[in-house]
Amino acid sequence: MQEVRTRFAPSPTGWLHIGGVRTALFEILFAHRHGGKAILRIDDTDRQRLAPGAIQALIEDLSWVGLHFDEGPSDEEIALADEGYKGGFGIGGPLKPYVQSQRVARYQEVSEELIRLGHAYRCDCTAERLEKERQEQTARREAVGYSGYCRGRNVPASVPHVVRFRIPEDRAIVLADAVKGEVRWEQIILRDPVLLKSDGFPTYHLATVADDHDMKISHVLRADEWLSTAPLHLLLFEALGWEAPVFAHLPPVLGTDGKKLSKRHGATFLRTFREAGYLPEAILNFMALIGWSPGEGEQEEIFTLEELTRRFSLERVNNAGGVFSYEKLKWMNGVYIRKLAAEELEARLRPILVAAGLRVDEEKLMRITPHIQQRLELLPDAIPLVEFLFKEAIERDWSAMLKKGMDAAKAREICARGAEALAAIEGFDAASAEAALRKLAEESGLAAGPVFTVIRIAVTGQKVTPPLFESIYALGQAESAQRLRETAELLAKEVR
RNA sequence: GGCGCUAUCGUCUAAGGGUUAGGACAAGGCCCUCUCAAGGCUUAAAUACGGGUUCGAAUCCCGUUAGCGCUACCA
Repeated sequence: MQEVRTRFAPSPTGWLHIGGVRTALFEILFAHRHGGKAILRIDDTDRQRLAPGAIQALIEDLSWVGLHFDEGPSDEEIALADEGYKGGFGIGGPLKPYVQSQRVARYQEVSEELIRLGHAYRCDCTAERLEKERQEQTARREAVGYSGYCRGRNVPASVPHVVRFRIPEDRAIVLADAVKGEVRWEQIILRDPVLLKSDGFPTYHLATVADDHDMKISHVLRADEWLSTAPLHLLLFEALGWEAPVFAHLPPVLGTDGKKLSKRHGATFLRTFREAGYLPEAILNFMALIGWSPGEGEQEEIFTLEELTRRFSLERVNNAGGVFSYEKLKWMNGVYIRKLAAEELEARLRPILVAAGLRVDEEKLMRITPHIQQRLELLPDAIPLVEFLFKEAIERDWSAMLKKGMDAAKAREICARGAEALAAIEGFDAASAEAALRKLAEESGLAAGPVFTVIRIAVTGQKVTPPLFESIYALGQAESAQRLRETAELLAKEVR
């Protein structure tokens, strides 16, 4: 059997979209499931929309999220396509180049071949003429599209022109789609589409067909929106006498309103999720479950990349589009945060806390990390939970401390005695702090809850914190006692 | 308008002719508990509509409706 080869062909027009991540994921899962190769190809044929730095950003994002391709543009190729590229993201491969702007000569050659075979022709219709045609068609309420005016005109190569594909008339065409099943077009509606633009660059249709053939792509997995142009691609393969790959059109990723996920639904760039504190593992796992499921009664939904690879199959890809749920992604991110080893979580947290302006003490952070782990959905959720550890002066939430029968005098007493109790401990740790403070609560004659609330706010300033005794241990014996003493003094003024 | 795709709880989905239509997120309740979480238990929640085929349909067929995509010298 022929080697399985898939390709992901994004346009470097901006940051990688989360929907693109799903497509890239499926390309890799499918290829690797069958021991094949996943290829990254840069589709930069639209010279208008190129964004500087986008190729590097694309590969950087892909690799951050854990998607690594087997073949793709080398450093030299990227540098050629993108000024200002500094290197370090090249992939390389034998069927180079993997950047379409570097394959233009090949597309022109294929285009010439198509003209020679009578499947394509040059067209020098002006934009105005085309516009006029369209208006007239609209007025007559006809289907809009190119009339075929230049079909028999033999436009010479010397004048500015495009090359159009000659759509055969009265042809039915059938696509055996690996996801959708058999899709039939009784007649082809497309009207002699442009293959080669007047700037000499190919349109998607020509470039993708030529490349998929040249790069020996066996399976084309792509978004649903390409389904309507699939007949064109099939016809192109046929006209060239090439064997067409297997097509699999993937269901769309939707926003809550059922339309294709876009900016107005919230974050859509992978970069944005990264900056918001999502874990790459969670993103991949979550995206795999939009439009695909393990099925067969499987009720587990947390899978590593390896597990996904082992289970993936096109038969289990859904037909219907799926809504992207930020809620469920967040939950899943929490699941992945909880799976991390404490040291690993600490390492991922540190830069975020530093960026938030905290003077992080590694030892304190390490002590508290296991206790905030089940309290995080996103990495930055840690900031409000741990900042009391790294601030010189804390603001205390007095209103939360002094309520429901707790007055300043009682609170002052608790803090003063709490400070003494903590300071007196030998072999200070969370357990000994707890023992001392529980004893204090008992002796005070008050319920433990309110007493601990006073101490919590005295030590951390906040009413919501990691577990009290672990927080006190993380802060340290001297500092905790000091904060209690300080609170007692502040409350003393209040009492007077 | 034309062509095409799609249709199970609010959302992601399972069930490939026979199940009390299952699980997960979100929501509600209970338990645990020093706050907040996490965790455990639990409740509510769906086969778009109408026709067939069949002993039997969420599942196969047809129609309707609705949504989406494409209809560019964008991909």
